[in-house]
Amino acid sequence: MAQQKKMVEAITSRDTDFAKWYTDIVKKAELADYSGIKGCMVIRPHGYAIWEHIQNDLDKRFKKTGHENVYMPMFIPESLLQKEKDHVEGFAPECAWVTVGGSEKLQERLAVRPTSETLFCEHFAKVINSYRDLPKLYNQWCSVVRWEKTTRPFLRTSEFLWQEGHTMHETEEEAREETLKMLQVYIDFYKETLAIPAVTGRKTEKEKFAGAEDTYTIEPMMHNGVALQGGTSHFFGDGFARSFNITFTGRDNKLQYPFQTSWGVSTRMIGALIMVHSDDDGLVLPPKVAPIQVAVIPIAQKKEGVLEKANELKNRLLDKEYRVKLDDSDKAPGWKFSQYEMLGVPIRVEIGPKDIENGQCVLVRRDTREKTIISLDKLEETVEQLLKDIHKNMYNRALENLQSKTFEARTHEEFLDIAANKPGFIKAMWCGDSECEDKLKDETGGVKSRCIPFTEDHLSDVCVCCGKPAKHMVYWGRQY
RNA sequence: CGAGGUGUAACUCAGUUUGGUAGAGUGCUUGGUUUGGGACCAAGAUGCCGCAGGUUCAAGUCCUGUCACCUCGACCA
Repeated sequence: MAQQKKMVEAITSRDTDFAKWYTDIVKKAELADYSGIKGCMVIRPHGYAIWEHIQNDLDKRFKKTGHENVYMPMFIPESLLQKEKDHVEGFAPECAWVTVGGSEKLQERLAVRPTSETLFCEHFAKVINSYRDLPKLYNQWCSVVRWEKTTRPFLRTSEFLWQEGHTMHETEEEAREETLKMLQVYIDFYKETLAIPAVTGRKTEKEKFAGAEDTYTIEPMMHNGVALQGGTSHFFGDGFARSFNITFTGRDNKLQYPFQTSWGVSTRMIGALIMVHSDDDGLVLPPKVAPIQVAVIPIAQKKEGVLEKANELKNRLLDKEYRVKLDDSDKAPGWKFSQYEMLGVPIRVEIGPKDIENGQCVLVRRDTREKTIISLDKLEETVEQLLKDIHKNMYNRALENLQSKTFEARTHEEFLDIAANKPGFIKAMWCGDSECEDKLKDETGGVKSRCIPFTEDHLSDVCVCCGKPAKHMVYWGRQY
């Protein structure tokens, strides 16, 4: 018991200080480390492996929906960035600029890409000539740089890894469909792979992407009730196409502008994994992205036959293509238990002399820490079932958190009261005016509109802020 | 960018008030005993005291500058 206490001390309790707890998990679970460059982090093997699983899974979904991967330059000439007015206003303030090449000052400075719409547009202008060239369904995996004032590992770093899809379509209808289709891919991915539920919908005018006509978002809720913008999908209309002079000859033999979308998710999702699922004992990972799915811990491993048996179990699970690690280091078993819990490994298998004698082993699941003793011949099927159960349980737990921290406000007072006292989402009616968004944000110290959901509840006839007729029901909340 | 804080061993930190041989715990290495929730004994190794100047016989400690990181705001994914 004394040892147990010490273990808990290693990580700041989630309820005591959420921010510190988050940082502790990042470090103790060996996901990332600070680097010598401001706002940039080192993604360590355990963190990067999670990203690789995320990439593999998403990339399959992108391919399945007909997208192709490409790679664009990481530099954007200033003149190119400036072609779309709203876009440059949104991004120029947070660009890193290259002004010198070798020892020579550049004629025109180059932005390190904060996002690649402009580069894609420049290219699209060259390769799109006929309706037969459409649609263009491109995606790129890369890193982008945004010069942030305040940074936090995974949630907001100066450089981050992401994917950005950029597509061009013959008709507005088709582009709008694509925007929603890719949002749905994100929603499915969050649910099926990350075990994270979320609120989704359209951003208000004030919150939408620089240069977009419509921005759709997926907004998961962190354990403490704070939202994280978890991914966005934008419909651009033909605005960029006009700015960049992208035209094609249509079926009617007339010159037309194509319609455009873009959509992206980033390493920020790893931050979401931490803040949605993890606990005071460390990381808790959904099985689909866990770098190690099963940790085999031998007990009294120097005793005759223990390591052999442990290896046998490992190999049996490897044959089923699970990601397995056998820890035969000479650390004490208790240390290993804690270590793999810290790393978020979904299942631990304990095997010792007692078990071997009885033809059994001990399985412990990370999400509930529940222990079960199973017959050795049931290993594969139990692991399979358990991994499914863990995913489902993690999702349900997160859903329960989201639902229990979603409130409804019908009056201004009620809104302020909830904002001050109950962390979470607030559902409330809104007139459609951005002045009300500003006012509510000021009054509450940071509560902003998250999105207008696809199905709105009718809570009242008037705006919760100004009392004028309401246009929409909006989800509100604080965000990272 | 504004306010505050911290830089000393791999990590967490003491030492700075009052200048005088560089410290503790954890971790690491080696050997042994252990092993079902962060084991124990013994012996070791580890320091440009963030960086650059200055004051002084003498600076981790005082002065000036600078850099980095953290927390909270403002801004943004």
